[in-house]
Amino acid sequence: MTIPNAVGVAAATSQPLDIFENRILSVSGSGYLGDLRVAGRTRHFLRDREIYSEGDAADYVFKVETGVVRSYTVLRDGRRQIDAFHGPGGVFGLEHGTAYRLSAAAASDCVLISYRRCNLEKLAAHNEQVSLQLFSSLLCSLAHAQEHAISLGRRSAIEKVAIFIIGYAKPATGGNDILLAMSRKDIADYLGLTIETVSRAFAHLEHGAFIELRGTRQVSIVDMVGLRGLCA
Amino acid sequence: MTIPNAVGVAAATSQPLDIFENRILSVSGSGYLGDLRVAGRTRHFLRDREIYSEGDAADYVFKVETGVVRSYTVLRDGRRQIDAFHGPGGVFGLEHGTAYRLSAAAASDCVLISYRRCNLEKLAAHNEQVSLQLFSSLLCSLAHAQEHAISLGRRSAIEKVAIFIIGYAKPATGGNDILLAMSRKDIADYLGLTIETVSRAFAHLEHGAFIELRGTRQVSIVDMVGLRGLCA
DNA sequence: CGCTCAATTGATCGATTTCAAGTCTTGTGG
DNA sequence: CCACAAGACTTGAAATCGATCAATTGAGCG
Repeated sequence: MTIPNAVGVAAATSQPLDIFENRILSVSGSGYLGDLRVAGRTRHFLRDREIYSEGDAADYVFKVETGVVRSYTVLRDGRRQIDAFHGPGGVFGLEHGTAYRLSAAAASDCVLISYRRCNLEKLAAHNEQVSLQLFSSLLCSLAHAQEHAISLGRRSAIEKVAIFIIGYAKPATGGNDILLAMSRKDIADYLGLTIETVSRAFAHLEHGAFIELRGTRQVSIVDMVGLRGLCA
Repeated sequence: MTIPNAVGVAAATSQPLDIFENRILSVSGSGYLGDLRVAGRTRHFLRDREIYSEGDAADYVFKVETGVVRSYTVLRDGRRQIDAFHGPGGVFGLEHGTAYRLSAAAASDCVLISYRRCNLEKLAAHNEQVSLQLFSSLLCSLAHAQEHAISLGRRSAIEKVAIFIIGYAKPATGGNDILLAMSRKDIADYLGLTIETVSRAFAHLEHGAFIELRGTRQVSIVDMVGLRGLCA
């Protein structure tokens, strides 16, 4: 077994990762993916629909086809922390125990493929490719979670939002024009802030001529270099 | 391949994880570990000695024999975030790219075993046990990083310190008497706080009769139930 | 067109940081 | 073994950043 370099993800030296946690199983082609498609079942979820809940039996692993999913935890008193957003190609729901440790819900309308965990295990046993993909997926998720912890622990509100925008722009196709798939509340809970603070940070970045807000969910990056400069 | 349940780690439902990230490769016995021992080299590090630095070629994977190691990142302006402490049995340095994404240093004097990554890869290719151990190690690291992100994003200073103490007590042998291996600065940088705030939180927990401070690094838990009650 | 919910904006409040002493530990050399 | 110095930790006061409370604006939808 070879411990893989990131598959389909730039192995660049640290710095703002995709906000989308991983996008391992390439969307096109055949091979192991063909196998996976055989094993999987396509399912549709409307926005805010719960996919699974913390503590549920972790019998399925999911891959995002379209839309965005959030993985999150809710504390006893209602505080919520989103661990990751999963965009197209992202894999989530792979657990180390028999139960999900986090909850997952659709952040936007989305299409997912669900794989029975036991099928995936069988597949991985016979197919080196699949096991490498899972390994790679985990390494990416780990890198993301660690990078996220750095932001949560040591960055200011403005830095958090700036890095979020940069991370969002990276995978987006449309150059520096971004269409956010999630609400301010989701962004706030991802960055460990309140919606008001997120809103003010957006406004601040606009006043500083780093971005332009064309609509609530449409952001254009005007000064990418400056934006990067904001993040320590 | 079977996606393993945690090996040597309770698969209990969420809640305060060990602060020590993983402790996968059991210390005793033979089998795969025997193999690993053949491949590995024992090395000693004094407190604060750097083990590797962000960006270095990630040619080695390490296992802790004794002592505690910190994995951390330093931002441009000096802010530091510790991602994890690794105690005896903990594995660290496994990367998804060719370079380390984090730095690692000895938080206390410690003894490590270093494995050449390429040897480990060869070993894993031939030995299902080893590949499962690595998989399990990654899943534990991921669970830890996500749990850590929740604390960093959504818990108050007192909750952070309380959960730190609980997590520290769990693996410790001496029941409710804890001997901290790391400085206040290390704790602060792990929890995303300042040393002053950590100090005040300790004092607050002592005044509330949850803990007793016998020395700077000696803590006795007086009221574990109450301590847990503090953490949402 | 009006309703409802999301987002913005303003004012105040509070937790944590920052700044500043002061105390306690630890290690070292006499 | 003690005295001293350097560093670690604690404690207090002031400042700051983000949260909370409150009101307004804006967008999506029946």
